[in-house]
Amino acid sequence: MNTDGSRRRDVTVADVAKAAKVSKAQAARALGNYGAVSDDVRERVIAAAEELDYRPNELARSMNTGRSNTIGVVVGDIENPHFGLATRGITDTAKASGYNVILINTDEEQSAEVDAVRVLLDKRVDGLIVAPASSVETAHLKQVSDSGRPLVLLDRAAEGLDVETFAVDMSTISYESAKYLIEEGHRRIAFVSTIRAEGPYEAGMTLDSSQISDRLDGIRRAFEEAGLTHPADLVRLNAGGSASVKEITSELLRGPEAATAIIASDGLIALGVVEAIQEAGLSIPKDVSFLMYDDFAWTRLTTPPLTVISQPAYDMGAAAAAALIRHIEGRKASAPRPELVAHLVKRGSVGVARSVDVMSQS
Amino acid sequence: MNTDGSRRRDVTVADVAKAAKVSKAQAARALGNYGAVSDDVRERVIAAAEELDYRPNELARSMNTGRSNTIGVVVGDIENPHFGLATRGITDTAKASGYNVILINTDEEQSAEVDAVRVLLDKRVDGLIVAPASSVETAHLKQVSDSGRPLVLLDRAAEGLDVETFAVDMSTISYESAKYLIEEGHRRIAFVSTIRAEGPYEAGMTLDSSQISDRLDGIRRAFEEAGLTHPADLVRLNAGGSASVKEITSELLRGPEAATAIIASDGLIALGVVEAIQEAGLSIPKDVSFLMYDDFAWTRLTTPPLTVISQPAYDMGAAAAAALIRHIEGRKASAPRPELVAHLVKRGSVGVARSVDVMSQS
DNA sequence: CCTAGGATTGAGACCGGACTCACATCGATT
DNA sequence: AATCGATGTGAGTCCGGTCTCAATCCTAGG
Repeated sequence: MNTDGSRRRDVTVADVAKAAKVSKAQAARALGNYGAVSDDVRERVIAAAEELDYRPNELARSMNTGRSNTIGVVVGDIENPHFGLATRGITDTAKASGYNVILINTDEEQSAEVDAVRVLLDKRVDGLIVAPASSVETAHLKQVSDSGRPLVLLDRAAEGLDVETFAVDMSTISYESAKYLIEEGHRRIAFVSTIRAEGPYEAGMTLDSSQISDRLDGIRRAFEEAGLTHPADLVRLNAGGSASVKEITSELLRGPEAATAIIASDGLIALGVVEAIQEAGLSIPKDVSFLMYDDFAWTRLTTPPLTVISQPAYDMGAAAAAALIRHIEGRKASAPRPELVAHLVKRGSVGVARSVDVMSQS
Repeated sequence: MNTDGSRRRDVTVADVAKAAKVSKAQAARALGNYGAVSDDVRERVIAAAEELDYRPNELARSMNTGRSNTIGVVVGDIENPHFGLATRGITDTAKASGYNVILINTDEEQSAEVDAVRVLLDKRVDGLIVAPASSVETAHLKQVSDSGRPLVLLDRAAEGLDVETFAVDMSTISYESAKYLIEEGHRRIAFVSTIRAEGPYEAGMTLDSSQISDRLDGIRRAFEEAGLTHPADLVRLNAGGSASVKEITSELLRGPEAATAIIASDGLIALGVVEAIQEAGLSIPKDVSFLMYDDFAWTRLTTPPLTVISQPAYDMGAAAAAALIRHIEGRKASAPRPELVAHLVKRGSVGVARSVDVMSQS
């Protein structure tokens, strides 16, 4: 395939310099566009570089500039469209500013996240965007900010860390949507999440995820405001795979104390919950109301279309990247921080609670 | 935040060596686990490294080993779950072999892809996985393989390039699904794709994407086998955004020569098509049959659940990464190449064509 | 007790750029 | 015509590792 030998050495500035009959320093200057170079030399160097098909070695360059023009991104699961979108926001913004992205997936595992951060630091990325798997175990993140390299948090907050965080205000939107459900007569409102926790949920329990805590907090506030208490037995964590979600759902739907509304904490959970509801022969929203986080396009295609909480995932990613790059380049914030607000998009999956319905008919 | 000054220099082998009172060479050997080092020295160096919290600079390491343990991935759109899954397959496999992934999104734009490849090469990645935007313009890819760096293609083939390609056999699955539709009485089968082409489709036209060509080829074969001809006017390319997809769909559904079945070339298109069908007040599959590429979880939640062509996107990514790493490490193929086959998953969106239905009732 | 040969060790070259520094060169100023 | 500041230029150092090479240290065999 190669014209010469099996693996030709890359062309370096030295080669170009020799071809252009100038010193290495001059060639480097002409190529790197810095320092003073006469037109004559510049032309000869550029020509020689073209001729030899010279390409600078970014590794070498990074090594003595100390900048790699690369940012590291650590997310829990790119497969999840929520992060897919956010990642897209990050890469688009990064590219526009001339940065590349190294992406590492952690599967939401703490140890994988620790490793990921270490690897990226070792690779001397200019900065990091992390969607922390845990809001509590943040030692590895503290190390990052201690090392002096910029860090920005995405989607979730982390305790005791003085870094910019780009996430929507979950407590507020959760409060609003719970209030909406309560107004529709729901009292038995279930909440299903993948988040891992030891044992079943109890009110006031400390959770790994600030996001989920905030959501539960919002629900609790809505209930309290209505002079009610949110039943803790309807909060179901540790919903692993699709099978587990379905089992949990059918459990929630059984018995005299069955849930009348279910909130799915993300798109993946939603799929399992809706399927389980369908399999149980129940209809949405007549028998059960349904509400989910993230407004994916397909939620408009189901019958009925689903009522969702839309989150500005793309904007979140874009804002995080912009802020990180700002930090890297040592600039002050110019534009005000974009508001990252979630919206309740009412479509057809939330209806009047059954019991209330019955009462009003009596 | 730092204890000393604002931005402390990183700890280097030299620092560790000094602390352990040995030469730089010995420290490097102990740290790098190569060469001969006495137990005494090793212990002292390890202790000093721990004490100073030494982390090797991967950039420097890469520079003189020539290996970066990083692979570059170039895809059209991570936001698309098809690539999201494939990317997941790549990163999982890469991680298992100790490689990192640099991801670049091209928005399916040729020029962006050329840039992306160049950037990755400049960063001295050990190898590249590319989902080429065009199967025709492949000069930049040829450069990669000429440079001696391993390259593997994902999802789509490219002309005149002697590189491993991991993609499903589109022609076969397309043939099978078209045959299925024909057997159900469909003659007016439409095909909607985002792929850009100049002007409307004509039979035998050269397309940028081998994937789409193969699919159309499969459809053509199925029609020919049945002694029929696939109407070229039902092949609609250049379906840009959601609005454009809807417009095209409603156009296909109008008039006496309306399509009785529509094949959506990917998940994004599918959303627009189904929405347009619903908005037109038509029902699936009574009025129109619908078939789409990619078996996303939500396709089971619509009413009716959608008949789809499932593709092993994750496996495709995983296989591509495995092959690339094999090339990088200069090993021969051990396991046979995994078969990447697509399957027709019959659910509820394909029914008997209307005209035939009428006939059989008469 | 002496020595051959393997185990250790340190000095320094090197990877491929960026950048410092000392030394021209040259037109402009007075 | 002598001086001065603004370019141009090349030699060489540095970044932080890896790796070669020659020197030194040991220990077992003679």
